[in-house]
Amino acid sequence: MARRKNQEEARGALLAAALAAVGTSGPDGLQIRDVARAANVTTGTVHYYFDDRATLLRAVHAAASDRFFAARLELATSIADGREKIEALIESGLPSAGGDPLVASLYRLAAYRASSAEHGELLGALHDKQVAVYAVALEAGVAQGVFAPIAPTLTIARHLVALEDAYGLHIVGGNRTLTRADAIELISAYARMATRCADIHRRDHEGAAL
Amino acid sequence: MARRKNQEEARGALLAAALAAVGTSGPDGLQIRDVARAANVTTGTVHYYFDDRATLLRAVHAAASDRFFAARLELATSIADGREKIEALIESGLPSAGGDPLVASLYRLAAYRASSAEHGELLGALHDKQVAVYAVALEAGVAQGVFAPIAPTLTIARHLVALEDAYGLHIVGGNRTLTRADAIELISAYARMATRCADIHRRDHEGAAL
Amino acid sequence: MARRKNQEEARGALLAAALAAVGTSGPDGLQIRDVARAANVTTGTVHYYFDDRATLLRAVHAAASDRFFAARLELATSIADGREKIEALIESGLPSAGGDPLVASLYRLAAYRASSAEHGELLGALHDKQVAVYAVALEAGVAQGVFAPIAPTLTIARHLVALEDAYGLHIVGGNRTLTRADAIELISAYARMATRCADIHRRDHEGAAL
Amino acid sequence: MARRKNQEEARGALLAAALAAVGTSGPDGLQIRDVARAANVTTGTVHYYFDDRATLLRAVHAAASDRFFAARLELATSIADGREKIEALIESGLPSAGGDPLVASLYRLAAYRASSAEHGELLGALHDKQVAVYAVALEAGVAQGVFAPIAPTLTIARHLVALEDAYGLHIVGGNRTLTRADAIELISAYARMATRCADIHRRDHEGAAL
DNA sequence: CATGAATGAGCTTTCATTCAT
DNA sequence: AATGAATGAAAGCTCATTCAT
Repeated sequence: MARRKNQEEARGALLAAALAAVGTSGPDGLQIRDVARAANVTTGTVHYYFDDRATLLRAVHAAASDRFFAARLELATSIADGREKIEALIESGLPSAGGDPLVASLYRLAAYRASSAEHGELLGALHDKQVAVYAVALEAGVAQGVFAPIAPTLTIARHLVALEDAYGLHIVGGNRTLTRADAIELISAYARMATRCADIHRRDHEGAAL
Repeated sequence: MARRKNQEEARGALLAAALAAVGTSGPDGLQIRDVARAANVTTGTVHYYFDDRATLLRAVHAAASDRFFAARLELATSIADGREKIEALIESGLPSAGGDPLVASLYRLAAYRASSAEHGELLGALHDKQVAVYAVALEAGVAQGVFAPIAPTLTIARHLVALEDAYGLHIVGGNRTLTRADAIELISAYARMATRCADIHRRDHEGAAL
Repeated sequence: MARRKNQEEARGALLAAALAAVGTSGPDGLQIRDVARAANVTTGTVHYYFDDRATLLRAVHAAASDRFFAARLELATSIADGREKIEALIESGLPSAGGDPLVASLYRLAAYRASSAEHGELLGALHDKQVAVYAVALEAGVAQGVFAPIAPTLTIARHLVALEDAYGLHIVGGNRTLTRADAIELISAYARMATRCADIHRRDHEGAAL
Repeated sequence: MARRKNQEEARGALLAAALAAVGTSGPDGLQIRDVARAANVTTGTVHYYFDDRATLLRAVHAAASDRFFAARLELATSIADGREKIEALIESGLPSAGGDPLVASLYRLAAYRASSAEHGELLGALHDKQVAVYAVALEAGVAQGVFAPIAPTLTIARHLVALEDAYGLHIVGGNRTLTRADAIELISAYARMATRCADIHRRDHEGAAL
């Protein structure tokens, strides 16, 4: 039991190190050597837990997807108000400027679909789930009478995810002309327009101009 | 003179081969060997024209940005009608499923911002220009009385570019649940909503529901 | 006592697995990991019984030699008639096309003499014993008046062993132009010629021409 | 031209080094590193000429087969007398105790048939050619009236090759109880018996007892 | 008695890069 | 202006081996 736990811990540490590496250097920059060094083990140990680089990369991708989505889902379900759900989703979907290896690694992985069917599946599945969680939030707002969507909620949900993706990529990439705050305001502006709900992110952002 | 021209041609061929390679395999997948083979020269020749791999990659990025933007600008300026401008921009900004190395390479390069300041500059500059050309098209439509924007045109222009980026990434990545036609319709739907102009891409797509 | 027995059993299972592995992949292909897997234990266990790879390989060699020779000796002594002895020896010395890890492993090991003195000893000893058992069979035939050797029986015995070795190697190697039946006939043809005894392997192979 | 020659020379030097390595350590012991060191180049250079280890090994095998057979064929055709042909073949087919990397590598390779179809082909082809050249020599002796074979010449030829193989393996393996001279005498003894020609290797080995 | 997590040396292979020609 | 032979650093991966439990 103790041993089992140690083993799981070791695997987890490796995974965390690999995730950080992907966030920093991208999937192509993932090096067994770096992961090993970061986890204070040898490359042999990395191979003991993950057969090869591709396996490790898949594991990173799967873990990142799962954790990311679980966190957002929990967030969305813990909030009742539709507007607040949307606000929370927008904020949690954008990477913070520095760090946040989880989100950063996912954005890096996003460009990786073409390389392998498996990564494509993972990416597609995550995307669909993101759309779904946004759609649920929109429906909640509609039911609560605060949203009056000017297009099908599915379309709006897709757009929200797309904007989130696009602006997130800019942030992760270090685009200095677009801050996280800008991105939040841009996406919120779209949400307000699409739901005809004027106060999404307007209670505390009153004066934010674009 | 003739020699000079030959030299330029050779450089151009190398650049084209490199651009195709980046479109196919991504910036990290760019290999001198592949470029040389595709251009029917040896690796030595590639190094004769481009000092090292990084130089070549920068040249590819710059060339792709320039050509891409020049083509879109020409397109936009050659069309008078604001609605048609927008339509043309949306279509020309999305990669076609197969081929189109120019657009594909740019999407691949987009994930590359973090790696180097130079790539970041290039990306940022291109992005700003894209936003500008969309903004011009929107203003044209406003002036022509066909658009009644529900938000600042700059915000709408940013959103259009963001959506284009996000959906383009899906297409380049081979996401099989989102076709080019879907992307065009999604972005057009946003444009209609934001400009309150019902007939953007609606003359031939009459019944398309999303 | 029971424990002792279990231990011996475990060691034997390991040895059997290693022998099969050598037969399949050759001595250089012997991997601790494979042996462990085949015996349903871990690599640690293999090392518990055999200090290192070289030790295991020596044990395999010794066991294979011993078992092989013991079997042939028993066969030869259980038969009275000189001709039948020879026939039985020829048949039992050639590997069967598929399987028979014991003989296969010995042929694989044969190429291994140069690597180590110990393997050389083992090989030499086995060879001498093989020659001896053939010589005894020949002498028996002479005593029974059925063989009239045209050369010293030791020379003939050596040739028989050599032919057996050479053709066995072909069979183990999967030479598709030489079957086990061909090899038996070729060696028997030599035996008939050398002993001037026409009916070695001729009672059931009557018409076989070569 | 000069360059071409240099390149061929380099390739040849590498091949020679690889052949020696195979002769010494066997096919499984062939290491790119060793070959590079022996040829005073880096491992990169070895890979420049031979894509990978397997390619190099195939090249070694092919070269060894060709050279070996060419040498024997030339020898056999340069001699008119059937008896002398046979004698020359026997002597040239057996490795000399020390060195002779060509023959040694072939014996090492012989155990390698199972590993790959290509090696099997090579081995089979060489074997068939060896049998053929012996058969031709036997026929020559028959035509010259010096051989009176007691079995089909093809059978005898096969036996001669088999004996050569088997004894050669002993010599290469360093079996100290069987010298090259012993092997020559043993094979000659068989040849005398099979051809009823008493003076094969008997003019200078008069008293050799076994 | 046996495990299996962890090691690390050693190998092949890849690839941008150099330089004499 | 271009070549291509040769390099060598750096990477992934394999595997026998060790040792605390």
